[in-house]
Amino acid sequence: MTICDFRLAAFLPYRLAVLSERISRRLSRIYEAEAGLSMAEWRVMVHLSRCGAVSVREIHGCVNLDKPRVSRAVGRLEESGLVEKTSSPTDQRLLVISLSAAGRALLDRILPPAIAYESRLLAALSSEDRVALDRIMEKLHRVMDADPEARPRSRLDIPRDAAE
Amino acid sequence: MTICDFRLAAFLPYRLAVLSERISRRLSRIYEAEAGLSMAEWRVMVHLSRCGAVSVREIHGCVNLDKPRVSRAVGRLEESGLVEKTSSPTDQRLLVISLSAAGRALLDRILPPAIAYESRLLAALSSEDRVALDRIMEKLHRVMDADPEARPRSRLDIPRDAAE
DNA sequence: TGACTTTTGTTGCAAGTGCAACGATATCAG
DNA sequence: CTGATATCGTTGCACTTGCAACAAAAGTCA
Repeated sequence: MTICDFRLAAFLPYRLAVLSERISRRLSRIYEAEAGLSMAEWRVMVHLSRCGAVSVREIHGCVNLDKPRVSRAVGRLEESGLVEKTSSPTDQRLLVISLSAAGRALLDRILPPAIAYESRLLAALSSEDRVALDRIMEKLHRVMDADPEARPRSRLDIPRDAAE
Repeated sequence: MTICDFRLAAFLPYRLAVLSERISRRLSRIYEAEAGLSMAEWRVMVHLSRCGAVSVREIHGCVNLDKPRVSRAVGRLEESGLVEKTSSPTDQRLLVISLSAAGRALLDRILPPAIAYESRLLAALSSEDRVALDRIMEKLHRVMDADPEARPRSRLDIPRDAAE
């Protein structure tokens, strides 16, 4: 009967995990039920839509997925014809991955509802809330950045105006 | 070349997922490396420390884990001697689960560092930030609450002062 | 009482995950 | 040129997850 006053529901890591998972699962209904994509495949597709033809390594470093997960996601996407794999002419190790026409078409279909869902979330926040949320999330990331035991942040997830 | 200006790194669901996972993984070093607990087991133990002797169903409804996951977590915890399972005398279906002395001792050891890590995160925020974060998370949850396609919120995760 | 429904916890199974090891290619030192 | 080292993508494997099906116990209602 020592530590009984600790409330899991008030524990920040837990609360973040619950909220994040709730939102992610709801969002996945859009790209999973609609297009049969897993979260990893969704992230890869979205990344490709913006960053063009890139390697597995590049994707891995940008969307917070480990290498095997990216590799398998790309494999499945290629099987589905949504993505094309070419080996780089200058470096035989590298793979150049890009969206196919079908992949682009699919993304054109599922990106709008995904963005709409984000808007629905953002609409519940005031503009002050949105600014505060950005600031708070960045502050929390900074704590992790300073912690050598924490996994480093992906390159693209660091804001451009990352004033030290 | 249609939708190319969508930045995953600015997409709220993705940002929440990345931050949450980063924090969760760091936190898991405390209860995993130190005590061999998975996240599910950690949540079950913590819940038991506060809510005493409860059923699988009860845990399932409180800590955002599905029934099979709770069942298996409890099974492993029992094997490790951290938890005790008794069948209810009044209802043979029900299981009464409670921390063993060893479980309580273990929790006494790993709860302080976990709380300390949360404090480290909270210390990076101003008191205004903390208030804002509570408000923002609750607003986002409310959006999900209003969405029939979203998974409902666990009972304990709804603030007591949940003014409609 | 006796069939029907509901609830509780467990199990089966296919799919996904995380980590380490691997082969293949490229790079570099001597 | 050659051996050592590093990088890239894949694969193996043990483990976890999520969903649905399940048996057992309780509740329901004629």
